[in-house]
Amino acid sequence: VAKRTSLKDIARALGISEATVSLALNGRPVRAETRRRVLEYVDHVGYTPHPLARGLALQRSMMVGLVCPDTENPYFGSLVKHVSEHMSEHGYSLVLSLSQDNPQREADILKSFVDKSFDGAIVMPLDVRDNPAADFSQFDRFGIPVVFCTSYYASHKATCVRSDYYDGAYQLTRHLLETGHRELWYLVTADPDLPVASERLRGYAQAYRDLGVERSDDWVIPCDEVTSASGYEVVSELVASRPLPDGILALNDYMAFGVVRALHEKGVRVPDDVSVAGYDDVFYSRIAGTPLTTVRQDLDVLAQRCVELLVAQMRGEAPGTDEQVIIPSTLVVRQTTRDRRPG
Amino acid sequence: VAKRTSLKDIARALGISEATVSLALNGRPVRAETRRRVLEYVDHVGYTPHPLARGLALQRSMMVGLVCPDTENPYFGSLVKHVSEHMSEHGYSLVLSLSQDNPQREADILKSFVDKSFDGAIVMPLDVRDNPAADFSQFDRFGIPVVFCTSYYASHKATCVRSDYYDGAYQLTRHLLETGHRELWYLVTADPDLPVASERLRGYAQAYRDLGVERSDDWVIPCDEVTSASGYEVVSELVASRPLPDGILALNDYMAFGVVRALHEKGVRVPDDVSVAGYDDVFYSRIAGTPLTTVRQDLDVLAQRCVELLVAQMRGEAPGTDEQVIIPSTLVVRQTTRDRRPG
DNA sequence: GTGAAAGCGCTAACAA
DNA sequence: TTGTTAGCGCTTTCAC
Repeated sequence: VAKRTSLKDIARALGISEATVSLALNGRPVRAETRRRVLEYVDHVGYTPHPLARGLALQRSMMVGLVCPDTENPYFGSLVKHVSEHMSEHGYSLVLSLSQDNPQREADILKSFVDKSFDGAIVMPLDVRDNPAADFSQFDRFGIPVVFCTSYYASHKATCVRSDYYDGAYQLTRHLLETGHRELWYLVTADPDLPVASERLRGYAQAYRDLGVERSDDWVIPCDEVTSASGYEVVSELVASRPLPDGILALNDYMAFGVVRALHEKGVRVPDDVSVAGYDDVFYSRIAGTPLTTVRQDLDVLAQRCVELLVAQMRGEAPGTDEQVIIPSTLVVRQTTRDRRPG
Repeated sequence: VAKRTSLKDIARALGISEATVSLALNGRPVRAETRRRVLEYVDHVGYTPHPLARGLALQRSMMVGLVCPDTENPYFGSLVKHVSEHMSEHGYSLVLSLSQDNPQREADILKSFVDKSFDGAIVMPLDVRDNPAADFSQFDRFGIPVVFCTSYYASHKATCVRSDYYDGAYQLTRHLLETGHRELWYLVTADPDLPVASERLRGYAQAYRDLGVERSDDWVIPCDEVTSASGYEVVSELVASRPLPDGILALNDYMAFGVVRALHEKGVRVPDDVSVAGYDDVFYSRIAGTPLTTVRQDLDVLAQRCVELLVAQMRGEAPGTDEQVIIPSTLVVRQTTRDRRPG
């Protein structure tokens, strides 16, 4: 268990002062010969500055916190991957903490990030309208920049990067209407006013309007949970009590898988009898038994923009705004939907 | 952008010395009245010690690094979740960094963890026999404890926690043999000597032996990659050139999904014509079109043991050993396999 | 029981 | 250009 070499060691070995070594290492003006000797020695002994000491002196830890609901969910798993990649490109360490569908935990984690003096934080908010437990004023008070990823809380003015849920749902709905679908159910959150749902519903409704197709509010189905199990249950019941629609849209791919399964069990064929579509294009959608029609979010550029915006704020190059950065979504037509036009 | 309150602020406000405040906060002997005043004030202003300063003084950062191949893969996503949970229970921050199937990156990340003086590290090794780029001696030299999770490198003597691949494959194979299967293909890594493959193959072979069923080495199929696409391609080709086996086993669930898909496209019914089984029991296996027969790894206890062992080492309560901790696996029979006994 | 002082390893302001 | 000094915020001897 050796001790790491410190500036002092280097200074002593080279017969110069710590300050000079520091200057040389940080590319500040020193005699060329001095720099050469320092770099050579540093390379020789494999010295790296102690980040804690550096952070303390510079008041900057080079660490950013990430609050994520759950990496077990491949949607977030993918998002975390991209955030991690882009963050390390900028030289920051990523500290991961999971909110686990618990607003109180989300708030606690956020507070702990402030307490730990991280340089910034990225938050992937839970599906709640606002998190009353989260005291965002803390962030302002100590000046730690925050960027919201995928969604945001109305109570807090911070940058938000998310994909274009409105347009994604619009493209999907329009495509289905144009291929002869008429009655499309939309499985959404219990509270349809949540951003994740409301934006999609806006796109959905707009497509109906643009194409002059009639629509009923009964087709919007609030579900207690946005899970595969929930999609399964809700559709199992619905199919027993209502006539079949032309298609069923789900808030995300997982829910759609549950829907497909429910239909399958009831002897309803997908897409022959009913079309099904999801949202997100998680990896599994491609390789599913019947590959899923869905809307792809470009998680890589989403993460990239998040990181860029946060880094700019941390560097003081840009102020924190409540700007919404919207990333385009793209329709991916696979095999759970089919053309329903007569003839 | 206010400044955080420091010990000095508290000391001044209370008219006592910094040292006393520190002692009071750390539960060291101080007058009861003093402690009360300190705690009250601290609570009042919401003070938290600066972790960088604390870390510097204590030579202990309370951060551990996690090297993970890829959180986009739900197997690792799930593992990361559990590691994160257990780590935070012990008060440590988790710094995540992805090796992305690149041994050089894995090595670089490892080195950076040492350079950053993290208190310890958990490594989920890539599927390579050994990582020549990773200089594990660094860890010993600076005394940062490492625990391997799911697999290990023979070159380095460190604790390893993994599930019982041998027994999992044994249970699975035995179950299939007992239900009338005879010819079972096993899709494995290009190098069947990797721990991930060799352990499973041992269990597979042992089951044949125990039940006195004949087996051919031709049934072990090395594949360049362990992915869904690879499973799909390999089986697509094999089915065209060989008679159908009774069942096909894959190294993990993703590969198995690819196998199912390939069979499906060739008009081979699962499980009617051929049984298929995976390994891991990733979330999707439950809700797949035809729910997958697989072997479940208990990732929660796996992660828990990893964390416990690492924490013990970081606290100096336990020495680093090269002990292998093996977590039991359990067979999960679903619908991609069926009883093939005659009659 | 409490305070003064030194130290963790680094950077920055100011002299020399 | 380089060295000296002070300071980041905390812990910890060691006297008092």
